[in-house]
Amino acid sequence: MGEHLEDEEVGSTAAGDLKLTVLSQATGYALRRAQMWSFRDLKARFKPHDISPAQYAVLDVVAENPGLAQARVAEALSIERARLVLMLDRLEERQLLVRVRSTSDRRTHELHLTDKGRELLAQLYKLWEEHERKIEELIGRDGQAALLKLLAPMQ
Amino acid sequence: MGEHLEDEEVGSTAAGDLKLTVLSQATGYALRRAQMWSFRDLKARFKPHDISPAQYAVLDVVAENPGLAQARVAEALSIERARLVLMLDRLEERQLLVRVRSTSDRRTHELHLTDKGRELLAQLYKLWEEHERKIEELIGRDGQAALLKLLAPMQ
DNA sequence: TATTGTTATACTCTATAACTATA
DNA sequence: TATAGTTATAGAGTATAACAATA
Repeated sequence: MGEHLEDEEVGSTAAGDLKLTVLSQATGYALRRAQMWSFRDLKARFKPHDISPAQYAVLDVVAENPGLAQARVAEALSIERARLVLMLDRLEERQLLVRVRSTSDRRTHELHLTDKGRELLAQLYKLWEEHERKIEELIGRDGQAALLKLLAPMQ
Repeated sequence: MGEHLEDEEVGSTAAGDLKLTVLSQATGYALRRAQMWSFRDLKARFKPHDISPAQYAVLDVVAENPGLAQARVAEALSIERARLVLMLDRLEERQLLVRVRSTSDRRTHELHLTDKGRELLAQLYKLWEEHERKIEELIGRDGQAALLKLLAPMQ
């Protein structure tokens, strides 16, 4: 990898013939645009199921860690626990998961997917794989692996 | 770069001893977390100036393209033009930029930074550079260049 | 005292739709 | 007709604070 970027067309972007010297070199801004692209793509794939990427993340964590308390889920996903309450209300209304009051610590709710939730998640998982394959098309399999490694220190 | 990830500790993360097999391999999710980290860092640096990363982007585009119409700015930054109106109200109130009705096309406003706006932007630019250097510390200069290249197809 | 789930509030952002003035 | 700027609204998401039940 070159140390400099002189070989790149820096200072102008696809957005017309605007000058964007600073922003086009901003890592954070590139991350934001890439993330927005990714979420828009995933959101479109999930749309028939009326599920957001954030809801998918919640369903997935609960599926992989049955009985988890709300505060743990919020922590793991960096969602405010106040926000998670509303998300879980939605998911519980749709009978995708249930809150079960814990007998060992009566402050907490153990979260479990319902059969319906597991069934939906299996379908969402396929769509997520399609999304990942789409990224692979764009930057290659090695690129995708490299990207995950590069992003790791920023998690 | 290896084709597989067997050498990586996949399936568990720093978040306690939770299983996160799927999410930890999701490129989109990694992008989201990295972007959130980046914006939180930049936001903290900008805090003394009460400027958000989004506002910084607007100031920067206008600075680099004086006289630009609102719709062009919205387009370039993928901000809804309805949203941009409110952002510009804020920035104009603070006398960081001005809207000037164009004489050639009286529908449009030409945007220009004020001296105060340019002065502030110069300070923000230094903070943005510190932010970029922070990323460089985390993933190295080559890593940063590689990251920008990897993200390019997703812009 | 501390934590869990909850309710509430303010602000930002996304996504639309509709209106007016201009072209 | 189409475009630019504006206003309005609904729904996410972020960031806090406070409260009751429980530890």
